[in-house]
Amino acid sequence: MARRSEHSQEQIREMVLNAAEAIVIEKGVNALTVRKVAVEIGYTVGSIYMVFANMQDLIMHIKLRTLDQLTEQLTVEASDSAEQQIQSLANHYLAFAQQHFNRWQIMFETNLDNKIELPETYQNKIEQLFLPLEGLFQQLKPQASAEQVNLIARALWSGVHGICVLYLNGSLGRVGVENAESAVKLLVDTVIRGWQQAA
Amino acid sequence: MARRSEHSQEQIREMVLNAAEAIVIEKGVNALTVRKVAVEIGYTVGSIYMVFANMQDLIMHIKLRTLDQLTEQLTVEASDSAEQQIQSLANHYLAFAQQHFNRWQIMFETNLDNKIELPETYQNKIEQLFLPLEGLFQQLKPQASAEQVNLIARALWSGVHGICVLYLNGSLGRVGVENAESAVKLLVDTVIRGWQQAA
DNA sequence: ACCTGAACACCGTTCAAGT
DNA sequence: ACCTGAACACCGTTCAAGT
Repeated sequence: MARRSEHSQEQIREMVLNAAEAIVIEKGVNALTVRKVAVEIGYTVGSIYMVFANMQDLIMHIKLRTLDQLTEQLTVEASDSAEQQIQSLANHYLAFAQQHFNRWQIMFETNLDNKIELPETYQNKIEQLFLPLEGLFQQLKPQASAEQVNLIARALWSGVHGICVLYLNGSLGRVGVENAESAVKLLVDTVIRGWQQAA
Repeated sequence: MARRSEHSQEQIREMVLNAAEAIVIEKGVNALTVRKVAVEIGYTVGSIYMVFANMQDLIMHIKLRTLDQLTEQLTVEASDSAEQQIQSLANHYLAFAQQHFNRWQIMFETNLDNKIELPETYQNKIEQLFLPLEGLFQQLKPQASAEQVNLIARALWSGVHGICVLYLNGSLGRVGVENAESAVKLLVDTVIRGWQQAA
């Protein structure tokens, strides 16, 4: 049998992506197989290769979706002080990492065998995550150079990311989320204080 | 055929571990398979299950070895100032992560399906990595409580870890190691300054 | 007691063949 | 043109059977 044409290629692509994303959310990326996706959407394995080049390609598109969702979540109240806005960004990031743990995790896994290379848009999107943060650091210290601002934003953001990694995956013992929150708050506070005080 | 007895169980265990470690170092954990290890050591797949419970168990022992090696590498000059010693610890950590990327990476991957649960010793070893750092932060601010010191040490260390993660795996674009070094230096400097200045 | 090697239940990916 | 399903080359894990 063949030629079902019940769905357009575009529809199948969407069904595959949704099914794959659901599996990752529920069971983690290691539970994701083409065969499970195929069963889920009611097509055979071969058909998945009509709409995605391979598994890596499919996973990359899950990452892109997650990145977009993360970007949406990182909102701030413009009426807050710069300090508060930075705290808020960090908290939102931690909350996202915690709530969407399985999806968040794969975003920053190394692209081991880069059969599929990350599209330019991917790194651009990550770069753009820093723009608001850079603006806030500039605000806290108007005389700082663009280079300094660029670096401190990345250093702090990486730091917050690191706390999420180590606390959420259990490397620092079976600690509650409140510990991660405390660590994030302390890091942000300390960095802001050190930044404002620097020559 | 069977009963070769050319090697003791202990020897076979060591051979398996060495071969597995070599594969991880060269090609990454995804290239590690029992079959490759078996060929490498000149035994059949079944024999590997005589000395390790399963793949997860084997990987966990690679992690334990790596963690020991990392601990050894994190030395400081006692004659240096506390600030310099913290910088030095951070730099050593970054250097280790860079030089032993494949092994370093798996240490902090989430234990997805914890068939094998991490032995107590593993988390203890990680905890002990913080002891020198805690001492240094206490030194910088003698009046700080043990709780504050505990938290700032973990916050900074997680931060340095996060920089290693994001810079080394390419999430922040194809940047050189010197960018990671700059970020680490800036983060450490800023945190120390903020820490000393805090109420 | 030690070790084999075949078997089992899975993978991702390809592609000739059907409609 | 769209989709199938069998085939290929792999996996981790188990365990009866050989010595």
